[in-house]
Amino acid sequence: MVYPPGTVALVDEERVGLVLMHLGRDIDARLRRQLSTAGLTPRHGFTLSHLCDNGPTSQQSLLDVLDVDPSVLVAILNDLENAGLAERKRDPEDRRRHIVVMSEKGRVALTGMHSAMNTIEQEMLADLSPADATQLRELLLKVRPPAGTSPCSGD
Amino acid sequence: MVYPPGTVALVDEERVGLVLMHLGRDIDARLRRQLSTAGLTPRHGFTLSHLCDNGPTSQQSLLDVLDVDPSVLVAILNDLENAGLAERKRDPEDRRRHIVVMSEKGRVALTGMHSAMNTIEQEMLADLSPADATQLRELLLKVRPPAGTSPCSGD
DNA sequence: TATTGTTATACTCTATAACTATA
DNA sequence: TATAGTTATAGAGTATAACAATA
Repeated sequence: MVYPPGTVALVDEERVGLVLMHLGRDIDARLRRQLSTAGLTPRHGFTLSHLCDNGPTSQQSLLDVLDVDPSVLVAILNDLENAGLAERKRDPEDRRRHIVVMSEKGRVALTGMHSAMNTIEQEMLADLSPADATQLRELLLKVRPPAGTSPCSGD
Repeated sequence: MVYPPGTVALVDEERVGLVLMHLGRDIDARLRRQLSTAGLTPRHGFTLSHLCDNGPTSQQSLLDVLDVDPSVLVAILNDLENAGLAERKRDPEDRRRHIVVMSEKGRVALTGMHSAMNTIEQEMLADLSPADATQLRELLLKVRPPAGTSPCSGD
């Protein structure tokens, strides 16, 4: 790097922020590629993951967690329903609400996402010892997630 | 998380890959927000960064590094030229080539990106000790960057 | 004929706003 | 009147393919 006078002198590789950006983008692309054969995107996977973690959920609360536009969630759920991975049911207590339920087929699809991620992580962490990998995990969990951003905003 | 029989039992937060995806996406969004006041995107910043690291460069070699479509690079360079941050010059040795040169104004803009990233990293790493931050940096550099992906593909 | 760069165009993703139905 | 969800539409970002200039 050329260090001109008065310039912050930092190569990309020295910046934790940039490294995280690049790794994150790459993992996203790899997961997207792996899921594409099933016609899904990472965001479909996150939605299934949340349904698996929390059981049947209203669209409203999915919106909070996924932090996407309502119209985007509609498209996601349409895809999942068309693929038979989830289903919308009317909430009898308030007929405006939809309760979203993951199907057994959705469970299988979610398993597929996790095994795709297993593969990706194995490749990524190939040069780290098990102790390093553990420590990396712990350190990453200490990184402060930015205010107002949810973990599932991805597409 | 509900653990159905036969399902990979892993909460999102336990997956290094997912955590990296979410952090990366978030940092990208934050950097984009900070740069937007200057009419720039992270990708403009990476381009300037590469020009700063390597000096005047042909578009062809910028393509290799940034790993974007040629038409996208044209748009990026048009933006940078219109903003007076870089300039295209014909290569006298091969008049098909453009040599891209960063201007002094571009240098200042790049400094701005680095200081924006400083702010972002300080927030992100607020809960890590200096030793933790150093270790995180070292571990991240051991993570294997996926084949065929460059560090500057972002927009 | 191959290479460098550009333009024109279409495609995807996302956001905005108007709409329906229920409360 | 407010809320849950949907639709229609426009905008940004990206990729594809045809093109002009030079080798």
